[in-house]
Amino acid sequence: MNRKPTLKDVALLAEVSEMTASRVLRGVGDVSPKTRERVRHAVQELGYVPNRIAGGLASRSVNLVAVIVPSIRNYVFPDVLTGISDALSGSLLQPVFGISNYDPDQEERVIADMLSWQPRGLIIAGLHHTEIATKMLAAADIPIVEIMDCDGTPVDACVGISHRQAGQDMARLILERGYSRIGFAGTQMPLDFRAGKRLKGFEDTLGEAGLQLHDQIYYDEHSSTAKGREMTAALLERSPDLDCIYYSSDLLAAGGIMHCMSNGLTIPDDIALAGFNGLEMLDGFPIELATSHVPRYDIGFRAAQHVLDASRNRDSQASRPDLIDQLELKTSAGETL
Amino acid sequence: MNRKPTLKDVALLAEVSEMTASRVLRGVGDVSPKTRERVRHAVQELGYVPNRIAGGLASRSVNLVAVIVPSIRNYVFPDVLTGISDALSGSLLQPVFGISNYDPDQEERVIADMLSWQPRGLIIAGLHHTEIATKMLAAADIPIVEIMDCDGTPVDACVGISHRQAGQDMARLILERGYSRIGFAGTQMPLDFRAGKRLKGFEDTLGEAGLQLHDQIYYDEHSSTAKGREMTAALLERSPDLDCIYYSSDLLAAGGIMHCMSNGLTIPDDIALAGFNGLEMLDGFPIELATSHVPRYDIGFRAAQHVLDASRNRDSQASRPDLIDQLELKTSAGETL
DNA sequence: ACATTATATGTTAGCGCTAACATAATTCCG
DNA sequence: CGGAATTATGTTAGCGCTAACATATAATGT
Repeated sequence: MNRKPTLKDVALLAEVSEMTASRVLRGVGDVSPKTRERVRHAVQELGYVPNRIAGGLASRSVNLVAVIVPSIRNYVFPDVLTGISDALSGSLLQPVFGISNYDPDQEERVIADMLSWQPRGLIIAGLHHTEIATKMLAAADIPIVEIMDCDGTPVDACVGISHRQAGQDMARLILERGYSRIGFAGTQMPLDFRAGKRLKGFEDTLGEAGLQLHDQIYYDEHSSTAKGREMTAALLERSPDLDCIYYSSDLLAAGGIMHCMSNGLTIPDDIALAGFNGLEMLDGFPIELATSHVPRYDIGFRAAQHVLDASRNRDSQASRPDLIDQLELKTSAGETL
Repeated sequence: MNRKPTLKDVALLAEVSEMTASRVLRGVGDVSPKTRERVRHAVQELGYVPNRIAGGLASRSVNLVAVIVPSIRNYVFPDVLTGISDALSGSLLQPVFGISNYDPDQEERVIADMLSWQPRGLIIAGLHHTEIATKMLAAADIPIVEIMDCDGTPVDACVGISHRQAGQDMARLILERGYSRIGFAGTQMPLDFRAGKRLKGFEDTLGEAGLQLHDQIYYDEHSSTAKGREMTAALLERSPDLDCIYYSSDLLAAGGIMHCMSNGLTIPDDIALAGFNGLEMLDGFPIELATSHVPRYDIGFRAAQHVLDASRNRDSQASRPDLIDQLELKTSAGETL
């Protein structure tokens, strides 16, 4: 026999019914120790690996939680995914990750794909999806948690922070310190709704103080220190009178620090800098960056917990209240403002 | 009706057989445009989402590639996963990620778990697994690609670099520059086989030159610049006469740079530093770190391509040769040696 | 016009497993 | 010691879909 062994083969070898073998493998029901041992032995003997596809179909449930993020190649989502993974470990649920590449259409496809696996819950970054995607999510009849962003109305539940407020807070901090010729540097701007919201909040608060952005620079690439350094150089060349730069991410801001260090600019006297995210990598830096600390791991952790809870309460008919779990955001001036 | 619509519901509404509806959804076989339209409409109407569990069972194939890595919370695996994801996008295969947390037993569980989804291929970091895990992989009858590490014998195929050689190369470089009181700083040492191999290679080459490590320091945590800074301070306090430090990762080395910058130490005159990985984040740094550049993205990309090829050639009976794809490793002295 | 091929649809029989409901073998306890 | 409760095992009938094999209808050529 060459094909993969099935439960039937195990049952045959152990001289029990398929059902009994199934029970042993799942650890449910009463099976005598002797029988259990025989089945275990047969499993070993055959190198049997259960087929969850079949199991899932028969039991009409798979213990999956779909997780969809725009990218894993930056520092924010790995932390979130780790939080999710940690929250789920120990439970029976298992995360499955999908990547949308900041592309709404790809996101839509990934959602459809994920849903076709009949997951027990779905966690997705952001509140903005295509119309069809939103419909699919709403119709899915499983807990849906939209994460990272709380400025808007979630399909179901939401765990994140207010990016608008992050922008406002940082603007306020900057204004308090007396800066007035303020620039902005960001990447992936048209794609990243959350960065857009921060900028909006930032500009609004500047506006309330009768100010506006003195200059700004954008790039359609992913953030990096090298890019931040370049952008800082370009921005300062164009507008040498800037006294403060707000970056869309700490990674860019780190590049800004590098530029200043290499060009004899004193921070914050010559130029003040502020970022966003609370990047662990910067902990070792000689100068502490002004930034908004996002509890990335916690966001993931709590989102996953919410799925666990909701999935548990499903039977108890309790129509769980739509939850908006807005986490606290600490904005610190560090030494760069 | 409250339950999720099935293909049967679609077929009923479109007044065709389930088979025809199935054909439309999968885009196979000949279906008249009129019928196709009717089915599409019914799908929309019902908000039908196919059930891949059922489909997978019936067709005995799911288009999944299992990917198992020890962690995603560091900079190496996100790059690898992105490479895999990119290589697979466009094909029909889809990656599914699992995390082993550098724990062999958890890895074993994750492998079993992944295999139970009947994936078309499996990509896993490292060559060292539990005995049972190795057996499962060998028995799985799908392409298995072990990545990152080429120093050893793969179950099936292997794409990576020689960590031993990375250590040797760096040692050679350091010796060429005339350093002789050399220290080592590493984290997660007992868990990270690859870092261990680098250290071994490093020490071997030192040994050939009649030298040995002057001092060394370890921590059981994950790498960070802050930790690197701390370790550097501790190491130099203990052994102030060191003239060079080799770190198990660039992140630690970056912390070393920070320590030196903050303490008025000139690199490389007072102390030379070398890391490992080619961390993009360091591109913006004022000083270029000596390091071994690992083609992380490429490793992922080629591993995934190998799965694609193997999966394609499966039908053609061609017993694909066990491939060891050792990628080139560039070791550069930068400005810190 | 009639066989010949291409197109379009349907029917049957599972995929490998588990829920739900039997039934058989024990244990329990007054 | 006999029937109720408990434990241990088996049987039946799908889960929702698709491969493989019909069959029916339309297009094609001579």
